[in-house]
Amino acid sequence: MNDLTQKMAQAFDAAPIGMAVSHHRIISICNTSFAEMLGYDRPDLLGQSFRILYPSHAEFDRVRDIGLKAMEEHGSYSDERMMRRKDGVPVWCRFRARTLMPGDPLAHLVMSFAPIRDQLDGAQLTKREREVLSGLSRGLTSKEIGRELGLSPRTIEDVRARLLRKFEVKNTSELLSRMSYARPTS
Amino acid sequence: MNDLTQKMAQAFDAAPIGMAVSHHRIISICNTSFAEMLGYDRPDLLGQSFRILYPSHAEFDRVRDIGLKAMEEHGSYSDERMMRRKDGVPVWCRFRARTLMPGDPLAHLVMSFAPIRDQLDGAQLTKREREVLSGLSRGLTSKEIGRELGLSPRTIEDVRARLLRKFEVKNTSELLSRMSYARPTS
DNA sequence: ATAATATACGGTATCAATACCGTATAATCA
DNA sequence: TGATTATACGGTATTGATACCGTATATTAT
Repeated sequence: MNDLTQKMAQAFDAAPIGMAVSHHRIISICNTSFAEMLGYDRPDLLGQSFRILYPSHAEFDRVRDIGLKAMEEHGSYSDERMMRRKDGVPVWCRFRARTLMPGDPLAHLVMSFAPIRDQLDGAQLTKREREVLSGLSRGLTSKEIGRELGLSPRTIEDVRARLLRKFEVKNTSELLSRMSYARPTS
Repeated sequence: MNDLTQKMAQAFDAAPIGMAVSHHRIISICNTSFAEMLGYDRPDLLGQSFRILYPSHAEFDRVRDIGLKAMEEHGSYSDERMMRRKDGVPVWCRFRARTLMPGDPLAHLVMSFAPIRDQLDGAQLTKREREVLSGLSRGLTSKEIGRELGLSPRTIEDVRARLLRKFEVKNTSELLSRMSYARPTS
């Protein structure tokens, strides 16, 4: 191993964005930002399942599949998703993943996590609202989201209407433009 | 050096987001995503000044100072900025930096760069497309945008359809979830 | 110069979204 | 406890979005 390797490792660790590597959804390594963002000490995360970083088991199962096809085809995938801090507070993140094994994407993943908004906004969303928001950001219709979640399209429309009221926006387009990246910090 | 160091270095290299380390604005190391994003072969970047990655010398000078105070105080800084690819095409990025020397922030920086739009960048959008996008992100209908721009709603729908094709998305919701700040820059 | 694209506008047809009306149960909160 | 909120579902009515059909001009790229 050379000096360059050491420098790259240091850069990984000190990166201004959360980063982690997983093998079959088990955290192999992660950096300081990642542990801090989720309220853990890094040693407590290594070897753990990613399950503990999601709000529920159902959410953990759900996110497993949604990027698989994209990763098999392009080797990478990104979306916006809710993570769960150690203290239970949800964190809304920009998620990016690259697989080093396109044939079996989950076997070796390198991921980055960038918090999108402050925790307050995320905390005010219910599980259903997050699930529906996830569908909307993927361009799904109420009918499609209903199928995905095993609910009536009518119920999805209720959740949708609640989201529009909460964020005081006129329609789904404005909602999704509000859920985008955080503003520059000073 | 141990196995962990090597794994972290590999994760740095394979990260799904552009990363670089600089010393006094000279690129010390960077990863594959970073070089690809900017259209270079990695060896051509190492040892180079960051100057070549900005649209102009004035812009290069400008961005030097804007994050200094925040980095002295908090050790980190983030904003959105325009980078310049090797072929001259501008790339709009979410920029994050952490200094390892708060007393002299530029002496040792770890940075991440995330293209805000995955498929296309702002420079490739026409003026009309940016204007319409601006309306959409404010939740306006085609009719309202048409009124605002003094055009037929029918024309707005044409521009809209073109945007959906360009970004390969199903509908306006998915479009806006892929966008950040859509503002007309005229 | 020819092809492709962006612009601009008209029509129609179909599906989606939104806003109401209603009911009902479960959980949470003051 | 009574009020509010979230969940879930039904109906209907209106507006919006999207996808086609068409024409036309201007600009840009090869």
